Amino acid sequence: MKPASKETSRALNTYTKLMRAAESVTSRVHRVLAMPQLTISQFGVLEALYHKGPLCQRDIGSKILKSSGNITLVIDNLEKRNLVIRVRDESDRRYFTINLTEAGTDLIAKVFEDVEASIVREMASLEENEQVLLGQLCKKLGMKGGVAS
Amino acid sequence: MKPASKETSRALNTYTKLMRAAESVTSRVHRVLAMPQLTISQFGVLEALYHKGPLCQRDIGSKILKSSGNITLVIDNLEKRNLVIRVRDESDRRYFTINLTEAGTDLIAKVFEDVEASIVREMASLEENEQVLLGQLCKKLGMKGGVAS
DNA sequence: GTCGTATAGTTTAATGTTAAGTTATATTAT
DNA sequence: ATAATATAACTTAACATTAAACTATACGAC
Repeated sequence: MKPASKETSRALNTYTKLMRAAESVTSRVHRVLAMPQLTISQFGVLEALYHKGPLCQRDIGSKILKSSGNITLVIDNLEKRNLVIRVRDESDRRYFTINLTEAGTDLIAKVFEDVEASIVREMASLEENEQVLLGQLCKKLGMKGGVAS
Repeated sequence: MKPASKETSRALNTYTKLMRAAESVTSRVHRVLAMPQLTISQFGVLEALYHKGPLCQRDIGSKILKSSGNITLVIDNLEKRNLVIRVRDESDRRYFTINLTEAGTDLIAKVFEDVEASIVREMASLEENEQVLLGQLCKKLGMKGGVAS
């Protein structure tokens, strides 16, 4: 194990803190999903439909970053619970448009509110200006091909 | 969908950016693991042993935040590949001490170096002082029970 | 010492996930 | 029009993960 340079230590250190923060915050936020018995993917699908309106499976998949096979299963399970419904697109029959049912809309409205409250609670550890700053730094970091060496 | 307050919007916004950054960075860092055919958990175990020395499965589990059943499987798979070896603790026979083999040590040394380089590359999107700042904010955010309301 | 409790690790069943291959439909080139 | 290609969704097989039940070992009270 060779000694790490100062730059390397700093990068590792920051990386670790970033990962721990993300994990610690999400794990607490996701507890809200236990009650309505939603998986994270199921919540992601419902949330996407709630905020963007009806979508086809491909678009949902690219939104929540899951494989198409997985989306099929997630939608199956949501459909079994009557939270969404598949509607064949008649102008291009390869597509389904996935719609929230009334029950699905009610559920996600409530759950999203809880998740939102949980996020606000988590973020309250930071002052207003700190939140803004954190957002800026994360955005800069997340940009692909930032300052690749 | 009721209109979100300014505080709520800010919190959600920051949360989203944090999650995106974490995901975007890890997904690129983890690509390094494809070549040596290591899962993230396997890497986590090897890395823990590499930096902390031999550990029992319980300690490994609490380090990489996985269930005990999962640790058993991960260690099984690493043992099959001769990267680690279980040694029964004779003073308390309930425990195994998990040791890196020579092959395991060689592999994780190399892989960790690559991961490290990848992290440094990712973090290079931020200036030195920005990295430090990000680390501080993440630390503050990650602390349990920060300023719960 | 023996019995009850606690702990480390294993096993099993259920579920989520992906990658690869399949089917149905649409589009494009000829 | 027909053939080749592309695309949306589905299926399947492999594997990771967890929770819960289980086994083996240790410890503590009596």
